[in-house]
Amino acid sequence: MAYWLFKTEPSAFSLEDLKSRPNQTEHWDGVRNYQARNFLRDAVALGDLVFIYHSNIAQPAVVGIAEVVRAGYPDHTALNPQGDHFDPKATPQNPIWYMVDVRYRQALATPVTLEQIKQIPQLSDMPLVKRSRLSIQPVTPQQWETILRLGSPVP
DNA sequence: GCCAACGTTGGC
DNA sequence: GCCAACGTTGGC
Repeated sequence: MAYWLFKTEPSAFSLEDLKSRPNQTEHWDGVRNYQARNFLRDAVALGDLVFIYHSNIAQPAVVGIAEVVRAGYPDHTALNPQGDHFDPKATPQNPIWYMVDVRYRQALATPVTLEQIKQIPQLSDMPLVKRSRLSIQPVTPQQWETILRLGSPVP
């Protein structure tokens, strides 16, 4: 089983939005970057766990955990000319873009902010810290453990 | 809202 | 295939 980090702007789609969906499940659509697409298409697998990260806000942070409940399949929103994620080059035969389905698992007791993450030496290799704009990122088991611990303080 | 970093596009 | 122009992301 692998670990991932998915970025989202909470003004568009937040962890709370995921939690309130039917079955607490939603398509992770709209990824329009090839490196991120490759992860979704080829690597993100059923049962993998995902940190949900809120970006573009005052305190960007890892806020919760979701589970992959369907592996990569064509992102049909690329075919909808009325939608925000339309790509005129995508066709049913060559969908170009892919998505997965994720289900809400839990919110972290304490969100782990980017500011915190940047201060932890063993997290310095994360794409997040290297200021990559990559919206789908692999997370190592060690990084997962470290962030989980920070987000689940012992009372 | 600014702007640096990054990714994509398209002319040559 | 290079690279300048342009568009987007996302921290601040």
